[in-house]
Amino acid sequence: MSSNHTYNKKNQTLTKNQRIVLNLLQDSGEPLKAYFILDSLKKEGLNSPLQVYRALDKLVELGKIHKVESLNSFIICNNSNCASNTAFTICERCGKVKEIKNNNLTEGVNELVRENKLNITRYNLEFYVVCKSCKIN
Amino acid sequence: MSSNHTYNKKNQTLTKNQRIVLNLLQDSGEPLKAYFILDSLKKEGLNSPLQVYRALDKLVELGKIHKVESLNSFIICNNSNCASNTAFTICERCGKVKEIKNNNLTEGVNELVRENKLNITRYNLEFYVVCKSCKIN
DNA sequence: ATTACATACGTAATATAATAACAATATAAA
DNA sequence: TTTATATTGTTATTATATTACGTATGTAAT
Repeated sequence: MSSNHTYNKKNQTLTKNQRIVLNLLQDSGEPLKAYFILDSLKKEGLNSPLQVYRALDKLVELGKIHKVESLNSFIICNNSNCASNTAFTICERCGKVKEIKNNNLTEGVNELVRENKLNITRYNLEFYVVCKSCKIN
Repeated sequence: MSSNHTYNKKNQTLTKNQRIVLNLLQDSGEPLKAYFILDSLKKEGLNSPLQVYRALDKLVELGKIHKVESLNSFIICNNSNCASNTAFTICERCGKVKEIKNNNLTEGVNELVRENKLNITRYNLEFYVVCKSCKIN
């Protein structure tokens, strides 16, 4: 697909460190902590925290990943149009994090922002939930 | 230790450490960091980070203060009915934080949550803005 | 009063998160 | 090619947060 092609092309401009960090987050799909990333990528040549943080900073800046503030963790962005606005659900029991793609919700938030004349540059929304599988058990 | 000073009535059930931490946050009105709180209260007998974090944890639990996640800071709650739901504006330039009291916004968020059938237990919303005084300058 | 329990305390040590400083190297643009 | 910009690797340091361990205190049940 063309989105794949675009995606690959975008990744080509990344440096080695940025790429291996992004790949790890991509493969995981879960929020990962910086020092876990460091440990996981020692084999690939990452030796120091700073190397990880620099890569993470850049990837956040590019909008390829997000920081989940209340978890001090980083997660792959799987939302094509979120810019730097983020909205997550975080399960209070199992810790599972999902990026909210629900257009209804995000559009609603945008509307609230407009209505209230808040001079917003970006936002970070964290909704704590009990996820379906946790609710059953 | 029954000879204590006179304290706010609603603070009476708090322990000494909890009370002095709350008072500091109350007087400040700004978000404060744990280690700043520690430094500020050395005179009052706080010696270790853990004493601060324990007090902070309890105060958060009681809903008397909030953690501003993306700032690693704590701020007095000046909203009578927010429970553990929080919404802040954070100025990107000067760092000033305000708790959003706007009922229109919070009610709107609650409605969005209901509409989208999100099984939410609580939420933390951080809106980054450029505040009025920063916008002028 | 004694026991059991929960909560809070104090201190020390450790873990995790993030930044500073500096020299070297690659990359892109003029 | 020269210049400017971004990135790298490394070491050291600072900032933020938790764990471990033992003690004390208040409360409720026995």
